[in-house]
Amino acid sequence: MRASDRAYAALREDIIEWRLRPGTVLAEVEQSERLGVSRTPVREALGRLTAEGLTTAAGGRGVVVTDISLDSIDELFELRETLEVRAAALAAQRGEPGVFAELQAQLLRAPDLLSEKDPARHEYYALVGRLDEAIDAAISNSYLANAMRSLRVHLVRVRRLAADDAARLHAAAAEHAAIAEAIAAGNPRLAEAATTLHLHRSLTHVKAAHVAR
Amino acid sequence: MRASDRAYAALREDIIEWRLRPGTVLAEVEQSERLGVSRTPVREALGRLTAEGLTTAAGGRGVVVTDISLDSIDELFELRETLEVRAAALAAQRGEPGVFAELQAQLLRAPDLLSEKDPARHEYYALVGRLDEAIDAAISNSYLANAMRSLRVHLVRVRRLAADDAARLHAAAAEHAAIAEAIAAGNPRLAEAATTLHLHRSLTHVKAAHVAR
DNA sequence: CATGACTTTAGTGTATACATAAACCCGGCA
DNA sequence: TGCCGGGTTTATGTATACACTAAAGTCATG
Repeated sequence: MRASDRAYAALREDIIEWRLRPGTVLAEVEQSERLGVSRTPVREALGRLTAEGLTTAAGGRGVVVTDISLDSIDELFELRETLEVRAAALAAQRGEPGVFAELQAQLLRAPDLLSEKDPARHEYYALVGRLDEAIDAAISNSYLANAMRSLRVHLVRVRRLAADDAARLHAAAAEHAAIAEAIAAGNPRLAEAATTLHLHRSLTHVKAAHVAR
Repeated sequence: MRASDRAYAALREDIIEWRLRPGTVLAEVEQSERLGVSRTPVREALGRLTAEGLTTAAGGRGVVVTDISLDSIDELFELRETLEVRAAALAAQRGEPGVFAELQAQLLRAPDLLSEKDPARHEYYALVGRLDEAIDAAISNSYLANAMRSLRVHLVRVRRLAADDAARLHAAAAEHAAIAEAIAAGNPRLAEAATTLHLHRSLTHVKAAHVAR
């Protein structure tokens, strides 16, 4: 693996996990020493992060970790709804019903995953990730899929901020199951509605958790 | 201006204007000699272009200029419709009516711009560009605006391919005027409809021109 | 003659030295 | 005391040398 890839992965992880707080300035020499590589790969990594929007070029003086405000969460979800509602509808038209029926069944069993001792909820999030991937594959539109992929980076960051509780995750699993069911049924309108509902509830929960701080 | 910015602008221009054809391999040393800078800024420029999707990293052996197929045009317009229809609706809800009323008036006078001798249609495209900017500003959503900005790069490339004739530009100006009118009237549904119509006709024209080759 | 391994070579990946510019600090002056 | 200006410092921006990898060509052998 290339050193620039490792630097990128490490920095990205640190930002997403909130180990690097918004406003932190990432100096090239400092990070190159911390990560044990030279400035060149760090530069490339910072460039990629800035292109993604995780960092912002602060003219002249390094790059800083981008902040996430309440307003920006609203904006993020506005774009998310635009893309995912459409994606759900397209998946309902073009996807393989069997794939989504299977995902629905697994999502309905999600409470089993959450009851086990897995504080990071890796199993659960992996399952939701598979639903995302299935939708990406079903729409067969690389531009749309790329747009959603670039969005998800920011969403994971917001999710870490929200600190999902078990109750919310149970509800979210049911909502995801409803989306999968609608897609499996080949019903675009229903898929749109289920997605809209899920995103609305997700946003409400995130904002409530954010305000509680 | 930084050397990497110049390299980026030069390469991007060459790709958009089809002076660098799809499939062309952009070797770092070759481009650095052509542009008169060292490999480092060229590397950064190529990284930015790849992030935008104008070039693709060809594992190990340089980057190649991305191809635009008929299928990818369909995908491009599918995402475009998703984003722009929503943007038009939001602009109708949030925009300043006066701004769009003025743009509508200018767009209705667009035939004057096209009749003059301006083979590149700079005046006309600048006017359409101002409508895009006004919509970007009106929606006040940086994520959505960024998504549309990244799309427009590819659209300009497709436009150069389509070789718009005067008749199409006249019709397109009228369609744009209808969008501006709907936004000025604060009517989201109408703005959506006008945008959908415009994009459908635009795509039809582009595909017809593409097939004609 | 074909196939496979070895050598060559071209090109990217990385490190580092140098150039340059912006920000900070300190001192002088109004 | 507040502001302005120049020097210093520290960061990024650029060039270049070196390392490494993968592809292509070539030679030898079956």
